[in-house]
Amino acid sequence: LPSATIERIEKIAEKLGYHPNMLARRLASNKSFQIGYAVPLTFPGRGAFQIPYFSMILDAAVIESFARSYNIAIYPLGDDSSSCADKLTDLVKTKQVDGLIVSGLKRGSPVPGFLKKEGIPFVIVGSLPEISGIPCVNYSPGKAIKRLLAELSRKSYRKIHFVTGDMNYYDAVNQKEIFTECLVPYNFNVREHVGDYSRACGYRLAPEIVENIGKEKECVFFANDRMASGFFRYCAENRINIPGTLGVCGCDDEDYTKALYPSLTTIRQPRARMGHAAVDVLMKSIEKPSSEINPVEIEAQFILNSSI
Amino acid sequence: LPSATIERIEKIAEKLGYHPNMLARRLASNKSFQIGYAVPLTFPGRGAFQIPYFSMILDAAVIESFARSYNIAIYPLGDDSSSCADKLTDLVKTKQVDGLIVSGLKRGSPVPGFLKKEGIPFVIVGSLPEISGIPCVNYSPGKAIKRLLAELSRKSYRKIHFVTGDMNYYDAVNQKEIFTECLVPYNFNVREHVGDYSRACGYRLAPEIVENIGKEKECVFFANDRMASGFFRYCAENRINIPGTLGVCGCDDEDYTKALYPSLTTIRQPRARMGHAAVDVLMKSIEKPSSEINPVEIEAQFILNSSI
DNA sequence: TTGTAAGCGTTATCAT
DNA sequence: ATGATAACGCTTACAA
Repeated sequence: LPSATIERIEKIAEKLGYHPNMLARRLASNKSFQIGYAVPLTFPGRGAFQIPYFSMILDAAVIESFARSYNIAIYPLGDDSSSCADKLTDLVKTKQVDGLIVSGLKRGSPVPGFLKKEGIPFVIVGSLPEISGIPCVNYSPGKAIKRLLAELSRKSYRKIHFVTGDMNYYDAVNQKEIFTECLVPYNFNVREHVGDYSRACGYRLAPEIVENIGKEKECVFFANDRMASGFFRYCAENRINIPGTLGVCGCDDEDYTKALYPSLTTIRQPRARMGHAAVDVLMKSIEKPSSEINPVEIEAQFILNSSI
Repeated sequence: LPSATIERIEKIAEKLGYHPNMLARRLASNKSFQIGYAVPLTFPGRGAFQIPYFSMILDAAVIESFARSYNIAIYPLGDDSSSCADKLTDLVKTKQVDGLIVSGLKRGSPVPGFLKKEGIPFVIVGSLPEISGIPCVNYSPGKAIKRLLAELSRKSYRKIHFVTGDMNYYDAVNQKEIFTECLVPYNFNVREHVGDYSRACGYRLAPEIVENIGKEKECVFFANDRMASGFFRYCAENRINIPGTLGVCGCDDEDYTKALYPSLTTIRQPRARMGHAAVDVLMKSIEKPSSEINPVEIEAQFILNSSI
């Protein structure tokens, strides 16, 4: 249309106080122009967005979807089961959302398979389902872990305590596998501890690790910064010197670790980029529902600070 | 309707694979059944939900609105000006949302007055506009500050450094006023520092405070835990003993301070309750648009730990 | 370029 | 209790 006409129409619309009715527009075009962000409510006493992982991805996803004229609506999920898959499916079938970003799934969750079978546009963030052909966005810590190990070797560390994450989650398993692979060229003395991502866990494991320090130079590599922060707390209470007595490395690069001393060496999870990528992938499956989409992997970054 | 009929209908619906079309339902009933949560994007390099204040209120608001069959959609706002007020008004006029939760406003913002004038259902969280008759939800730290001062007095503190928040915000001003009132019965030696809520600020102010410690027993009261955590960092770096050398009290009760040593004495901001209350208030103005709504104030709680 | 009409899938109303 | 019909305000298609 000629821009003169457009302008004239806008003038009149303004004068008449006209506002388009989005509800009617949505019904007519059979699209909600909304994306659903499904988050788990499984952390007792702690809302999903108090976990920086979910809130940072949300932040990025909100910005990215606004740039594409979509809104983001939040859908809390009670548990990660087939009833949850039903609820998610309904959100699309009842036209409340055009597609879903699903995060916080446990390994072996029935959700991705179900959604795919039902032809729902969706993208999984932070979990790589066993089934193939599922659109998903993950991060790969491989390069960062290699750099960490090189640094530990250079600094003559000999023993590494590896505290895993909650093995119910893909990230924890993936991280462990990659860590194990990366160890091959070295001959570190490795001791594994099963963790659960909680601060209390880092605190609880601390005495055993600290009391058994031998002659070898030792380092603790935590699956996330949160556990590392619990360990820091124990060390502060007991006047244990980091990295003098032993080194510590975390994972995630959480903001709050900037309050800790010494500065925590860590692996930065590219959450903002994951959020942007999730919307990007989802948009593709909304626009071309049948197309196969390749999993997206975003490289993590090694952040060398003074705790090793 | 008789439950037998309902059941029969549900059976048939199931068999036919029927899913109600919410877009049509919304158009017909002229309601979106959505609440907009407006958050500022004014913190450079940091999404709104990386700030625990916004994310905790979101968590609670999501749960509360789900209980009332409403969804929450996120609307990021560039700045807190009249253009922002226009955008918010449009969200309701175009029927994208039935009402708005507006947070992160600065003092003297034109937004509340404008929304009221336009008859938009809304609720302000964390700011008390100068105009009266604005529905809003705030917290009041009065009782908690009284308990803090009583405790400081009991422990023979004589001097208090008060580091304010960013005075562009209502909370910071209100906190300062209440603090000043609460001081009256005591004769503490008070020194005020203008802060800005940032961790860097707590760190930056530390040397001056620490180097000038006199004979009197001193305490620093920070307007938020974030600044206090920067101060802790400085003290850890410089081996300054808390509370031996000086006491520290924060405000907010942020989760991450549990990683700090010693445990931070603080004032717990009732964010979850604020989020629930915000939805409650908003629902009332959606259902009865003309009704005057009283401002809601929720009492904060003094959390005594070992940093004083 | 402008105008007219059908259709989206509900809700609401009014008859039966 | 059930059925028929208008209305919601847009999009799309086709006609003038």
